[in-house]
This record gives sequence, C-alpha cells and structure tokens, in this order.
Amino acid sequence: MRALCVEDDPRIAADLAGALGRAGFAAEICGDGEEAWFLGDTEEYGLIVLDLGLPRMDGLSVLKRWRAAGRQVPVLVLTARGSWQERVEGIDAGADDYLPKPFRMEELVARARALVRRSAGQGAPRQEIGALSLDTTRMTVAIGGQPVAVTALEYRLLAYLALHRARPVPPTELLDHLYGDEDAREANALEAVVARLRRKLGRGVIATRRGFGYQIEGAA
Amino acid sequence: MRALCVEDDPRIAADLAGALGRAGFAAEICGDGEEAWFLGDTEEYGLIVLDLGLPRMDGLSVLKRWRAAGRQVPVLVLTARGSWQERVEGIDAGADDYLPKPFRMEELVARARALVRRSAGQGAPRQEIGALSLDTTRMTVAIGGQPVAVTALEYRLLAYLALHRARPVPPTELLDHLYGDEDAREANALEAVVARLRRKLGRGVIATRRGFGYQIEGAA
DNA sequence: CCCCGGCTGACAGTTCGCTGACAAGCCGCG
DNA sequence: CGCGGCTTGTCAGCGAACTGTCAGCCGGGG
Repeated sequence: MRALCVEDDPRIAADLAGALGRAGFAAEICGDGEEAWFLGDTEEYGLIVLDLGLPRMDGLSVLKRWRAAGRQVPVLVLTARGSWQERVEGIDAGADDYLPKPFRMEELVARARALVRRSAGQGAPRQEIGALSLDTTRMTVAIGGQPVAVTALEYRLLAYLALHRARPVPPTELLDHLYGDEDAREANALEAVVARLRRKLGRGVIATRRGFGYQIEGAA
Repeated sequence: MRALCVEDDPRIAADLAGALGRAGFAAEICGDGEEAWFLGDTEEYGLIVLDLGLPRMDGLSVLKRWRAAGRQVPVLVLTARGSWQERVEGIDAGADDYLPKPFRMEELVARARALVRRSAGQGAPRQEIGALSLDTTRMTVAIGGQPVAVTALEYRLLAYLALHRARPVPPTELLDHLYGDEDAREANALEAVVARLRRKLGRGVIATRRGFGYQIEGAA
C-alpha cells in the first residue's frame, strides 16, 4: 500500500518513510505544500501523513482542498503546535487523526495502521484480468487502460465472466444470469451480445471454448 | 444520535454528557466496565466515549470484546495514563481515537464530531465536484461559483448523488432515498426532478448512464 | 466434401429516458 | 377564508439507444 509523507524537514521525512516502510507501506516523500496537494489529488494513496508547516501552501489548506474535492484518503496530521485550538481546527478540516510533535515512531505507526484498518472497509474493488480491467464500483470497463463504453447488459455479462474467470461458463448459465430463467431468449441473443463486446474490446478478450462456453482470456 | 459515556468519576461523566448533549447527542452514562460491555454489545450507539480505568472490567478489555464481537461503533478512548505505549495499546485494541487527560471539552466534542462524520461516510461540509459546489451545512448549491436556487427535493437528490459520486446511482435507489420505499412514486417523477435540475445547473452536471443510473459528471 | 456449432452484419421492435404541459397540493399572505 | 405563487407528480409524445432476430458466412472435424 502506498503512503505519502508530506514533511519539509528532510531528516524527519526520511525517518517517517523508513518507519512506514518497515511497517509495510511503500512510502513516498514530498516536502512542498503545492506539490503535496497535486499528488494527493491525482495519485492513489492508502495513507497520507501531513505536516502542517509547509512551504508554498499550508498543510491545513492542502487538507481542506482535498476534502472539498471529495478525496477520502486517510490523513494523519502532524504538527509542532500543540494547543487544543489548533487540534480542533485540524480535525474540523477533515483530518482522520492528529499527532503532536514530538512523537514516537511506534505510535505513529500504530495510528497509521489503525487508520488504514478503519478505511479498509471501503476500498475500490477493481478487477484486472490481462489487459481487461473492470471497476465494479463505477461500473466501468477499460482495455489496456483505455476506457470502453459498454451497455448495462454487456457489463453484466463481463462481470459474470470475470467473477467466474477460473472456468468456462456455459451459455445456458449465462442466459439464466442475464435474463432470468423465466424469460427465455433465443441462444443467439447471447452470441450477439458477445459479438458486440468483442467488437468493442478487440479480439483476445473473450475466448470461446467450443462445447464448454465462454471464458475471459488470460484467466489463470 | 445516541452516545454512551463510560467513565467512573461521576463528575467527569456528567461533564462529558453535558458537553455531548450540547453538541446534539443523546448522551447516556455508565460507570462500570461490565455494564458498559453489555450496553455496547446490545444497544445501538453512534458514539462511545470510553475511559480506561473502570471498576469490574478494564476499559481496554471492554473494547477488545466489542471488536472481537464485530461491533463497529466509533469509540473514543480517554485515559489518565499518557505514555505512548499505552496509546499504542489502545489504538491496537481498536479505538478510533484517543484523548489523554486532561483535555478540553471543546477538543473532545470536535473529535467526537469527526468520528461520527467519518463513520457516516461524509467528508467536509463543502463538496466540490467539477463546476458544482455543494454546501451541506447551509444547504446551498453553486455552479461555477454562481449560487443556484434549488428546492428541497432537488437538493436531496443532488446531495445523495454527491455522496455516492463514485458510482452510478440506480433510479430505484434514488426513489427509495427521496420518497421512502413505502410511498411508491411513478418512475417518471424522478426524471422530472432531474430534468428540472438540469435546466437550472446546465447540461454536463448530472450524467445519465443508461441502464446503470445517474452520476455527477466529473466525479473522478 | 459436408455438416454443425458458432460468428457476423443488418435491421427492426422495444425499451429507456427526456421534455413540455398541466393540474393538484402546499404555504404564506392579505 | 380565499388567493397567488411555488413545488411537484402525472401524462403523453418523442427520439435515441439498446438488443433480439434473422439470414448468411466461416472454419474445424468427420
């Protein structure tokens, strides 16, 4: 899991990155408020450790901007200023936790773990099978990173194949899943859907295994 | 929202309950570890403030039992013991936040609010999604900085879409949220509301994903 | 060589969602 | 109590996107 350490003192930043690294994070360092804002807005982190005193943009402003933009990444705020007013301000800005300097690395790591554990319940489930990637939250499909527009029916078919990627899925089962067993469709309807998908995704994504069914290619 | 204050000193407990009450919680008091464990296990609270030094059962044990039983209620731990080892232990036991005594009631309330806000899945009081900005405390909407007057119903729809911006929201879910499942409305009512909103906000704010639902545009 | 399972492109029926108009409810105000 | 404005559900018509069907094609296996 990626972690971002925003801290202008290079020595502390290195310590932070080291401790987080030993705790299993892939830690990156950033010493500048504006760059931090940009990184947090564009990259995907599982955790951000944010110092408040920063050059070019104050840490609180950075945090507020992230939250205003809807970024939900867990943020742990560090500060040298220990007054309770400052703490209240930090928390109201959207910090998930707050740690006054000086602190022990052990405590920081424990809090970081707690934050990550807490936010683990709401991850973005994304499946990648070969070049195909399928975001089950947004209900979007991409092939080799390029987004592809698919219809609801096509999406349901793909999602079902992805879920059962380990085996070929027989046409009867797909028909049942897509239409419900009461509403009987001609078998050809399925082939038509597959054909349309293949046209959108390119060959080499949905494989036909004659007599067995369909299976997503590159599925182990 | 109900809050439980677990604290054996009656004076502090009363202070806690008072402060939380003024912050909008329905605060209850409990001074005994075992009773606290029972209450937290059987009742529904939106927040629990837990002191560690308790008669009959230690606060940490209470917390661990709740977590072992799968209770997800936000817990804010208080303690007189301020060493970092104790704090690490509390956090690893499953505390969502930690406050060393002595503390200011203002800070406790701020942290309590943050915990509740976080567990409700809602971020900052102001959200910006593309050109759309939505102030959830003042219940106002602006597009490109220009305030837009919306009705209560329209606002609730927008707020719901904003909260679930990461995914397309199916019409059935929106109908449930806006009207409650008992009061069945024609599906077209929803489309009418969306149409009115689009007329006010302009195109390119609420996107329709045919077969999936509605989604706020520019939701990354 | 023929057959059969599966594929494809075209086409048309159907569904889905949008819009403008209208009327019923709701609320404040005189 | 009546009135007017605002909100909001319903209706009907429309356009576009979706999707099932069909006829013909392909390719491998017997």
